[in-house]
Amino acid sequence: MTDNDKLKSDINLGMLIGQVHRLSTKKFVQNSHDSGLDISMDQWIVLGPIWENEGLSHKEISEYCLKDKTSVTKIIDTLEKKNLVVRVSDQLDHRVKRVVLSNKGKELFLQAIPIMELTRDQLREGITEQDIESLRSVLTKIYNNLVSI
Amino acid sequence: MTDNDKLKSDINLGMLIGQVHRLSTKKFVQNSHDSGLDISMDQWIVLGPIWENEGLSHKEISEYCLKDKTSVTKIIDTLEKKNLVVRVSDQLDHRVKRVVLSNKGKELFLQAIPIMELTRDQLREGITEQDIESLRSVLTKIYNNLVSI
DNA sequence: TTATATTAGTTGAACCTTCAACTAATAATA
DNA sequence: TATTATTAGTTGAAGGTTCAACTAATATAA
Repeated sequence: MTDNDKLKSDINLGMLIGQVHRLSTKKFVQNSHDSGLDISMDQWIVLGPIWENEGLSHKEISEYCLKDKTSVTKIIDTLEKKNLVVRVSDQLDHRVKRVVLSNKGKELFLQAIPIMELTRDQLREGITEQDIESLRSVLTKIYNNLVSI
Repeated sequence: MTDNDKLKSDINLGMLIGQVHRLSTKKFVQNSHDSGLDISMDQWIVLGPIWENEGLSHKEISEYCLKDKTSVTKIIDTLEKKNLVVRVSDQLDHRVKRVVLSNKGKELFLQAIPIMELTRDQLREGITEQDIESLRSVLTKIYNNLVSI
């Protein structure tokens, strides 16, 4: 393999990760839309930990979701505009905002679960559990390289 | 593994792909910036095929980069604003715009190659070629699932 | 040839991401 | 206690993505 080929194949790998990321979020949104739900992939990702643990702070959500604090602020802005969550100031530490699901938010989350499962099945069609574990393992290695630098 | 655990691990895999994608583009931009270059990951990705094949149309760039035509339009807008490329109308088919690198664009591309290589090495530290091939293979399977539906 | 369909690219709106700069509040230290 | 540093979250700007609607040009078919 020449240097040029190596470069191209790295670029292709980068593009592949990007494209898989874009296409899977797109697929989730399409599936949601087809079921009459109005929710984006990132909104779903942020709702998840709040569902699991009512009253998480932005910072905690950030850590669970592997998202930047600015992104979390803006996604929660959107969720609040859609009346899916409410921000509540922490009584002890007034810097902290805790996020709570509304009934509408809970309802939407429950409705979105089968959409997530459908999307997963579409993504994984013909792919073994072993392949998925290998994918997870290599991505985790890359992730660790990237956060530790 | 309960259904709930399964759901969580799928979400985590999705988040992992997203995070690896975000962190690697971030790393590339940081490395560029540290070398005094002003180029984003997506601009680099679009410049690539133009470098390889001067005068590609938007549609062709779209296909090479696995990017949506709207994204290509906007990235080329940015590249043109930075005087890195020029749009030229096709003489035969007046719908088609062909994109050509300026001297400044060529220079930047050459300077960015070692940045790309550095970023690749940082990403891959401690990861075998076999792991990378396995990553590429599973991602390609998922990609095919997503485009074929 | 005329009407219709398709294709290439653009635009604007809404959303997400990053950065840098900012506010407000708490923690640490002199 | 007063000063300083750190932390949590927000804001605004610039870029990228998707969608839907659009223009302009080419291709197809009646």
